Amino acid sequence: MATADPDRPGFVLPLLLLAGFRTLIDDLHRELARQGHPDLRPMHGFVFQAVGVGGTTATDLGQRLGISKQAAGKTVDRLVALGYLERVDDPSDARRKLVRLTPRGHDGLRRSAVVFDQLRAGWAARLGADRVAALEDDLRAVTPADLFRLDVPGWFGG
Amino acid sequence: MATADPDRPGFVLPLLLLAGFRTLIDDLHRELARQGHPDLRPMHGFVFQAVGVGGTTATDLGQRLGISKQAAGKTVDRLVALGYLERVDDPSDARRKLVRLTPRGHDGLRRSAVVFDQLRAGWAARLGADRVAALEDDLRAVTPADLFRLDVPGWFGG
DNA sequence: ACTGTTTCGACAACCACGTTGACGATCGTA
DNA sequence: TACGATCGTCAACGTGGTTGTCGAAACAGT
Repeated sequence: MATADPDRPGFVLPLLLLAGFRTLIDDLHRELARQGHPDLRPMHGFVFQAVGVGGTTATDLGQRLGISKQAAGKTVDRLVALGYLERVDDPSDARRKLVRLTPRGHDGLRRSAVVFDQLRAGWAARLGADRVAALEDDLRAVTPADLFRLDVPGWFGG
Repeated sequence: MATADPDRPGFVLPLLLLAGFRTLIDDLHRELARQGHPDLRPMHGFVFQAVGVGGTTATDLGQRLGISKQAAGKTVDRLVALGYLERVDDPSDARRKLVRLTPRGHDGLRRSAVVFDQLRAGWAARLGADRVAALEDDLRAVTPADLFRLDVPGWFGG
């Protein structure tokens, strides 16, 4: 019941996970800023992924991201103001408004994917590809699969 | 330069890191709420660690957490209002106000450490202790050591 | 001893991101 | 046609951050 190892108290694990996430996100946005997207913020990339090439609605976006439809709507507002998303009326349902990537949004999404791949490759170069894959497998094993609705069509451009 | 493996695009790595972090934090606070601390929020545990048993000041707290002194001050305000921290005048410097854990704060800190250890033990039971240790080693290797000032005295009760 | 610089905590204004609750408009159906 | 569910939006609020300013206190140099 006591700490298994005094040099590895339990709370360094969440700290390291957060540090790993923040490192990737900070590197991503440093690079995106260099590539003409200085106003993109952490999590906007995830929104782009969730919107996907086919577009979505605010309510659906909220469900995919695990947040309320109001919060999703406000995030869409900001990205519309920045020129990354646009709202168009759904011809088949006057209540709905489709949220779609603008050309600038597509550019940001594509660049995000490339940079993330490069960052992962950097980790693989430092740790070994097998260690990175093992890290992902282990994390998959201890996290709920639907925490970020990874299985929802729309992620991965599916 | 292309994705090494179509089933592992680069952006699942940050997603998994975030999911791992959120899983631990959510589990922690679910358990802390059961143990009489329902108003503790994500990151309060980190603040407790940063304050430490010896206490600190708002400015120093901000430096340890990597945020502005004003943000640290506001967080202290909230935790004072909740009864977890207290401010006392520094007799040797009238400008400074020492921030210290109250008995309730000490209780929260102790319980957080215990629960985090239990959660880490749960991961070790599922993945194997060696995999968890490898995961931590790998993350240490790819994250800047000072991202959360892990070396600052005060963390780890040091 | 006085003066100028630095540091500390606080205040104000602001922004990003999230929450609930309500509500009008629209859709689908009994 | 009337009713219930759904969509987007508005309002109010909470939390966790930011920058800028400022008075009070400490410190260093002349």
